Amino acid sequence: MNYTEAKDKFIQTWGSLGTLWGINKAMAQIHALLLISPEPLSMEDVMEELHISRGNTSMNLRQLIDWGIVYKTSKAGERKEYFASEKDVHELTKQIARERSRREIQPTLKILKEVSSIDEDGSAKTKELIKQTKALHELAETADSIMNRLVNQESNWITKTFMKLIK
Amino acid sequence: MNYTEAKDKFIQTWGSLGTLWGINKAMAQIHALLLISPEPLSMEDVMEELHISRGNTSMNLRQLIDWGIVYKTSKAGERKEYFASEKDVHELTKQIARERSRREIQPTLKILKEVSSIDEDGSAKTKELIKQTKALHELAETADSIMNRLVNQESNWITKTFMKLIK
DNA sequence: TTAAACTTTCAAAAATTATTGAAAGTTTAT
DNA sequence: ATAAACTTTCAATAATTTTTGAAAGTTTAA
Repeated sequence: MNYTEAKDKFIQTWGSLGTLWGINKAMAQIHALLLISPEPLSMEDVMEELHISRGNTSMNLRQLIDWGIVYKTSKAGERKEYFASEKDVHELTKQIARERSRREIQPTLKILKEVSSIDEDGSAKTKELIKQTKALHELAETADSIMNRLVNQESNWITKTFMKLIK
Repeated sequence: MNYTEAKDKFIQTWGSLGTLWGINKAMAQIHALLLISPEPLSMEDVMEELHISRGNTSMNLRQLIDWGIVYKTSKAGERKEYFASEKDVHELTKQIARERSRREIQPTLKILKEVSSIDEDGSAKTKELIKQTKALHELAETADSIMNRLVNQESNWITKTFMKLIK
């Protein structure tokens, strides 16, 4: 496998993996491309490399920036903007954890709280609803704590800590 | 909020959350419904409760069974099959971790290995590709170890262990 | 063996999501 | 102030994914 094959395979794989996790293909592929690019890329560069339109590129770059994992940079004397990915995979993990917590876990916790707080009326179905949503609430809270922990630690904490647990 | 409102809200929320994580809405909703149902439900029950077609119900129940989080049961003297969810949220977590590891992490690891093993040719782009895919490989391996750990421990390990980390 | 009760399959339709591209918007240099 | 260089927006279109429903398949009882 040569460089080009490897690069394409990586971008392709990252794209499908993204899809599997609810991230659109273009967004995942742009991210993959920036992650392995030694230099920041312009919008033109991204469009050419991935064969996607200007509009698509613009929107997905924006989303990546919103997620806090891609940055805008500019080259001295150039008008265009250049884009670079966060390169440290631990930083990346932290940032994604932070965002998923904020966007998904927090709102879910709120709803699980509401649902599990309905009045107990003695019926089996109400009991079960309360019991299960409480259990999920507890689980989600634990997951959230872990994520917040990750977010507030230095990069290598993740690996170090888990390695201790694993061996 | 009464029982019916709470139930609908929970099913609705679980459905959207599923969508966000690449799980189709019907599948997530069927799972939610079974999770809070004190009794196993027939296909008819599920169809009526969620207003989805027979075909859709059948296919998604099958997928849930493939994921190992829903079981078929039968009632004595009855022809129909009944379906029940795994109720223990820790078991559920373990089973989902097991499947995601098998279906997603393992294949990704394999490709990251291949890609990161291309010949170093001294160019900056090859260097970066190798460096970043190696880093991702290491990260994915760590994630996989954690998941395997989860899978092989008793239900409460998750909470207990993480609680120690968190406080 | 037949038929009723039930489940699965799958091609077609519907719904959703992603993508395009051109017009509108913005920024910067002169 | 103008225009070139560049980016963003968004309505239209395309692609993908989900859902339907009826036919085919299966199982069980008699």
